[in-house]
Amino acid sequence: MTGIAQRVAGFEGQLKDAGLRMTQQRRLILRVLAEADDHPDAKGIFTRAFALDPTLSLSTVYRTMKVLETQGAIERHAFEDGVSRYEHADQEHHDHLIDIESGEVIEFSSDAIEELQRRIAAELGYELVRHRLELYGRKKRPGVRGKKG
Amino acid sequence: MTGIAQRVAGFEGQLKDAGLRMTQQRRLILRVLAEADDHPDAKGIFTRAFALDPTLSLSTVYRTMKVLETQGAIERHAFEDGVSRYEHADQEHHDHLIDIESGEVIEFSSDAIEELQRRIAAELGYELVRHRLELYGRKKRPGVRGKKG
DNA sequence: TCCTTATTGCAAATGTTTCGCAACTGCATT
DNA sequence: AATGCAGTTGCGAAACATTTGCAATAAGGA
Repeated sequence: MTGIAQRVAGFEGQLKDAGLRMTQQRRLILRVLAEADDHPDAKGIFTRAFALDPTLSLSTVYRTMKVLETQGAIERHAFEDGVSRYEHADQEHHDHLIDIESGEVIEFSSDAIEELQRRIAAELGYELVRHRLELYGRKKRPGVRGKKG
Repeated sequence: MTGIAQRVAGFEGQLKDAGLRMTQQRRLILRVLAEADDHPDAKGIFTRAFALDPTLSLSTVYRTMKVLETQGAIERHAFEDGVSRYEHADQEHHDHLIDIESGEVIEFSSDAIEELQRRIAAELGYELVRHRLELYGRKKRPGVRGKKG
């Protein structure tokens, strides 16, 4: 029910409209991205794709990510570790919570926080264009309640 | 009223307590940082400091920033452009709004947003350790009201 | 099938930050 | 004031992630 094939086909049309070509490499990278449910970096994408087609190069991954980002097909994030991580952009906006122990990335969204940000920007005389919000936290142990032990 | 000299002296004691030394270079960099009211990157700090002492090296700036960060004397941020930017940490916590046209960085703080973040993390089963919040916005023209023209 | 041109792989170049190492310098102690 | 041990520095080279020049290749419309 993931619709990977459709998604890839969708991108194909999108690329065509922009005068770009749907190459084997792009198809491959698109497939890897569609199958990913995490936030891989360029090397991670390369590794996965390379396993399916060892003629692929890392440069092409970078170039493709740039094209896809321009097309709005993916989103790029840079968390604390500094490297660019990617995710497909077919879901609604969300922010990220990063488990500082495992590195796991959890997605969340909050209308309240979006609204609050907009208001804060407005109070400073700005129109909010975009934002970056990352929460870094530690998993609470199940038995522990709010305060004290 | 800035108290740069006192601040530098304060760091001196702090360093001493950690078994570190107050060198000419550190004094210089500290002074540059204290005088900065923006968020310079390593090269920017180096440039300003180099003007006062051309024997300083960029490596030393990087090393010093690491020491100071460990000591909690400064904070490091990485905005969208990827490079590390620094600011002295003698003020209370705040987040940043970046003017996407001028690159200017405006500081702000909001208890409401802090609290909201804590609550969101808690709802996901996490204890919030730290966060990164950057707003990217465009300056509103003075005459424009809330909605429409 | 042919042609134009976008795209690729490769290696070299970037830009930022780190590191090895020998020379140097705080600074606590004589 | 002189001494000695470590912490520090400057320099160049290395480590990284990412970008780019270029000649070869391959989409995909004619």
